[in-house]
Amino acid sequence: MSDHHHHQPDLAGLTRNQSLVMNQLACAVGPLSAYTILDQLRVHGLRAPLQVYRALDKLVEIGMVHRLESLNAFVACRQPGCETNETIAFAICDICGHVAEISDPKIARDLSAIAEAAQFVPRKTTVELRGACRLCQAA
Amino acid sequence: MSDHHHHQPDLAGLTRNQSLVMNQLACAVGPLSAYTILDQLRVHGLRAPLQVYRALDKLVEIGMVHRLESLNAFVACRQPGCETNETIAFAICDICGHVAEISDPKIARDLSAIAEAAQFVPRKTTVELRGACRLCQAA
DNA sequence: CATTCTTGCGTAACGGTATAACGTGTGAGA
DNA sequence: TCTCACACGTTATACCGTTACGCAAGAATG
Repeated sequence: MSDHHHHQPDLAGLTRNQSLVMNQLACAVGPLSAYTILDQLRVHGLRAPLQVYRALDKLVEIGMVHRLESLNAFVACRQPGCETNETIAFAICDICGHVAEISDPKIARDLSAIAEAAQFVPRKTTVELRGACRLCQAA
Repeated sequence: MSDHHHHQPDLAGLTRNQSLVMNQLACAVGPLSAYTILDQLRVHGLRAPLQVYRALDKLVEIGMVHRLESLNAFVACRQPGCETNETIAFAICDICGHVAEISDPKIARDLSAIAEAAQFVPRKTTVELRGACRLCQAA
């Protein structure tokens, strides 16, 4: 086995690079930057940022990964059927780095209403809370 | 006049660099990146990114400027008493670049409720809609 | 089979975004 | 006078992301 010239789509049709990146994100406890992922995957042969960015683009597109705009970093999606959830909010702890994924229909509804009132057609929505998580408030 | 060695806080206690940056943002039709601002202010003697970033930090802190996380850019605040408005949403047109500033108490309330439910203490909240504005939908 | 299209890959070079680590100057207040 | 806080200026560097190439493999088609 391990014919390293052939694609090995171990996860639902992902290419080699895509599954390498996906694995790093899935195993990580928090968000990772593209360059951190690159460094972790050098041992697997990745050399250039573009290899990571292309994989990330695809993973974000199919909903397996989220981009955190306020962090310039990426997290694996933790929700079961994430593709279906349109709007997701993130609670990002600035102290421990923990990220909670929150899917609340009320937010989605309100944002849709606001957009409609302004006759604005949203393509992508970003909702990120930066602050202190429950466990870090003791400090 | 024009003693260029002294601070000239022409706007409510702003320093020279801060008011230079503020003026660029106030005159711009859309968001500006820090480096765009720097280029525009070279004629006024600014040379290094840090001069702009420090001014931006302060202006954001006092609520005269907003940072658009999904764009890595900055806009002047268009609301009258912006400091008081905790949560502001932005509708950013990906076609014409127009940015609408939306202050809706419902969103603010929902986000607060969500945070409280998760025992999360928010410090800063980002809500950005990317899409097509009313005028650009014709295309 | 030959052709074309599409998709992913690999590399090099580059451009855009942001901060670290110095040191200087000035005004407020002990 | 002596700090202390704050803004400033400079250099260098780190971090984030894309452009522009060309190659390879599989699917679709004639």
